[in-house]
Amino acid sequence: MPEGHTIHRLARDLNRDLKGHPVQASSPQGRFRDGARLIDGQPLERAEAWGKNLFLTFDTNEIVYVHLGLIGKFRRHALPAPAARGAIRLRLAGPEAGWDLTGPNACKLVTRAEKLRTVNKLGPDPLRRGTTPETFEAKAARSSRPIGAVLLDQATIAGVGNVYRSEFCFLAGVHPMTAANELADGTSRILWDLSVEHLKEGVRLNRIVTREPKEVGMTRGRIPPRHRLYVYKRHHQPCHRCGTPIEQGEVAARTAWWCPRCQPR
DNA sequence: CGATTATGATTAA
DNA sequence: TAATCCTAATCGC
Repeated sequence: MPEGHTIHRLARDLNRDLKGHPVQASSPQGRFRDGARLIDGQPLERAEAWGKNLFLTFDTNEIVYVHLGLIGKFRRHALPAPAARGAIRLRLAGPEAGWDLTGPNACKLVTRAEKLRTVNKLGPDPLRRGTTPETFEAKAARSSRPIGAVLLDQATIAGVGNVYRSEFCFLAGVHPMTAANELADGTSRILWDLSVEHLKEGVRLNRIVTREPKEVGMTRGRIPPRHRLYVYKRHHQPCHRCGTPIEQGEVAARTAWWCPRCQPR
């Protein structure tokens, strides 16, 4: 589940449940035992998302860095907490709810300097206020790499992942293999605006939905899974706009999907 | 019960 | 480019 919208939504939900409260911390699985012991009982100052990176800062200045990677999950539960099942790296409990972290790419204590180093490596995060498209546009204009690769590069734009990149290329009418520096004028700005709009919507819904409800023939309720996306994982299926079979290929070591008619090379 | 898969990213070769 | 890490769900036999 984890693209930038997931992490920002998580930060918001963790703040609602835990911010300003002493947090009971443990590592049922044991792999974060020392870290959990150090923060156990400390009030959470705040949870913060930068792209796909999550930081939990405690009043004692301990900072827990979490990166969910491909398979990590942070699941909420009511209290009292259910018996720990599976490989729970970190379990947190506030006054009214608890959270279990499994399968993270990273879960470790970091210093303020290490946090800054991580954050400073990132490109602009369309979900953070105060960020602007200029550095993204400038990097795109200078890069001969495929735009599908540029969109996945966290140092260029933070928070976009494999689903959004294919969807944004479709919405912008751009083939993901197009060299970023050969995009038509204004296209990189369109891609940025798409990222702002859709990641925000992703936070709101806590899932990725790039199609309009009315386009699917709905005015209310949630769009069924099969109808949420234009091209992602739709190899050989008809394009939602023109009916042409969707194609797939490798871009930056990940699978990308596109409509050969709506997104000519 | 084993193989496969996943919205990620780093390290080694 | 390939190997590696992390976990759980799903699918085929």
